[in-house]
Amino acid sequence: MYEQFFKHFTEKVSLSEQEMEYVKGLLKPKKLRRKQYLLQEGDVCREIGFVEKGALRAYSVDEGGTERIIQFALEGWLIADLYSFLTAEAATYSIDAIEDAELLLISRSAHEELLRNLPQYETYTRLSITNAYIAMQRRITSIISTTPEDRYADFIAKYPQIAQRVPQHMIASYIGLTPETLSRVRKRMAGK
Amino acid sequence: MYEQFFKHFTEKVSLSEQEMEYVKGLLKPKKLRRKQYLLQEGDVCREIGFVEKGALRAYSVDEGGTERIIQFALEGWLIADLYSFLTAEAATYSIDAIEDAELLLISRSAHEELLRNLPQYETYTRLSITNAYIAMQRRITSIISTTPEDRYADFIAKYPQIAQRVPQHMIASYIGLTPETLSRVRKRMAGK
DNA sequence: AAAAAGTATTGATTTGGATCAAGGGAACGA
DNA sequence: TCGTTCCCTTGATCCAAATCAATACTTTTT
Repeated sequence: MYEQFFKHFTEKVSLSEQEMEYVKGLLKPKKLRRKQYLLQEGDVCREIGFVEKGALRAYSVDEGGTERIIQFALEGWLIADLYSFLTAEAATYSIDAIEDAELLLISRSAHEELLRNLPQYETYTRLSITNAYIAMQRRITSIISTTPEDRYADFIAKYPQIAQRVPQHMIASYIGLTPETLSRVRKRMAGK
Repeated sequence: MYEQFFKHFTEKVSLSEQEMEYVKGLLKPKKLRRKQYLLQEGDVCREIGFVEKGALRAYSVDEGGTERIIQFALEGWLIADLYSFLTAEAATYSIDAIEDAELLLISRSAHEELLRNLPQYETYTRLSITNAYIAMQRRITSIISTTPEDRYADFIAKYPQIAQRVPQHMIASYIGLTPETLSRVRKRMAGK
């Protein structure tokens, strides 16, 4: 249940056995069925989710009812509406499970306690968010720079695992295309 | 020369006088003329720039020669090609000054030394990047969700200072439009 | 003070992706 | 296992933004 978490954690910083036990005590396991919400837009995001197993997505819904996916999360990833989590304001994103999932939840109080008591946790979160930031910067470049073909190719190259596990129309949403366009893009690309 | 830096720093974490002096010793002031590069694509990004004065941009250039601006930085902002800075690989972005600028540079060795010796520095960088991450998430939502009108309105609402100091065609690039389209968008919006 | 470079606007035209619409097939749930 | 929902594809049409192009104005540079 905690393998993924400590695998990723100790890749970034080291932890003693006691420290691991201490951290474990602050994590709350949670299972989610496919389609079940971890967070709904408008609610306050009260915890960060670490994905032990399964797949989730964060998305917003525009006026027309179209879902815009802003993040996927597979095993080893963190997912939350960070702004809502940090400010306790209403979330602008919803998060739900694309597959049945097992999560470890870090509540706000646990987060603060860990930041206070365990320097490695601050380093872990700093490095995690730095990576997420860099990935997001590239994503913006990809979105504003390139053709649909390139965007899709970038996505496949970067996240082959996601491409295999997630419905195509969600990938379309993530890279800013309609499902129809993505379908045609794939057809065009297959021809080469 | 250091006012902005310590103003922003101490908004996030507290620093004693000695600590401030210590930090000062690790910062390298640098002046940049308009159009001058801080970093060129292909070079390794060797320092993070903190903007004391002036305005800069980070951008990439696509095959067609079109510049795609991925970040602006005014007084109080940090700017770098973080990926290149952290990995020492070739930068994918160029950074230059839009106006004459005064910077404080944090070299890699300074950065590492500060992380090692000054816990507040880690907190400062963690909070800075968290804010940057959240802003970027919203930017993605804005880019993939909305009409050009909304995107421009979002930009103006969020960065009125930038809108006043930066040429319009750079804003167009930042929000993913051609200069012509932005010009027409503005015209349409003025009519309301 | 003149020349050059940079900036914004407007018009005409093209085009690529969105939209609207329909069908077939697979996966899921009762 | 049957019915419903979900998912992907394909076709036809439309439209908004890109592109191409010309001009005027402003700011820098020399």
